[in-house]
Amino acid sequence: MQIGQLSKRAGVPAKTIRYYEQVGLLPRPARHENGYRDYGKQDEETLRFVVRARGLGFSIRDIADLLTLWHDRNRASAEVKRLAKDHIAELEARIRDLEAMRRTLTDLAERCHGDDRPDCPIIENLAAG
Amino acid sequence: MQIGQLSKRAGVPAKTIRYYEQVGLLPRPARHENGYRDYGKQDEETLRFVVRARGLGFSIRDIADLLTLWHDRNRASAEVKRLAKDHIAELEARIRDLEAMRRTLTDLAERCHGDDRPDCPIIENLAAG
DNA sequence: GAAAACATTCCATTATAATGTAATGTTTTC
DNA sequence: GAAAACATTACATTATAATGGAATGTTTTC
Repeated sequence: MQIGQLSKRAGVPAKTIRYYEQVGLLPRPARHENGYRDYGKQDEETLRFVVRARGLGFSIRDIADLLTLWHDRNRASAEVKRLAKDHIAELEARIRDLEAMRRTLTDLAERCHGDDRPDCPIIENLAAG
Repeated sequence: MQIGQLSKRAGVPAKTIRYYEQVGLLPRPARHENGYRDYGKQDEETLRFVVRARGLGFSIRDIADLLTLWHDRNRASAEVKRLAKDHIAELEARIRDLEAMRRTLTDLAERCHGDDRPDCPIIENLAAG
């Protein structure tokens, strides 16, 4: 199948498929005589794997590792779990950061009248923190 | 005061101070005869304002708006509150996304033995979604 | 008066993950 | 056989928020 069809089936722009190939997430596919890329079932599965992993917030680099583990039928599940745990820890760190911001800002916003008076704890906090 | 001193006092690299000036977060400061930037108290306060707002995750663009509101002594606190609320909503959206990822990944990781056996729900999920 | 420290501008690069555009070639469909 | 649809490569750009480096000028300190 050509890139356009794969693109439709997987819901990924052709451009992005070429990009994934370029950064090493997808193997270089077979080529027709005219040079067009020729994809198979396996390629589609790999692409879907990549899409799902991106959806879980794994970076390109993470995904390259996951793909290696996926293709290594003998790898220990412990290795995969390690990558997942690392990623979970990163997610949690980012969540904590964002929640701290949200808390601070929510507190300030609650104390702000939000009417036409000019005094405002949000600005005051930023100004004098 | 020169940029180096302001940099030390506010804990912001001189490079970054010039950058903030370039993107319009800091006013162009007075200059000495030799062309060196000459900062005052007011500039330091503005810089600190910017730093705190960045710490709360406001974008450069958001901060430009906040600064305008800060400097407008007659603006209604409602305007500031609106910006803050918008930002809180963005933060919450991002938190929700990250938490959804974390939940999925945590579930998968919990079901993964994490030993030397090769079968692994994490990979299986990515592979077959 | 020379070295160290500090300043300037301008251009490029980092990280991340794509996406846009140009120039060109191919296949399908009417 | 011409237009539409699809493909190719190569290069540039987007967004975001800085940071790095070169070439050069100034001020302070020994």
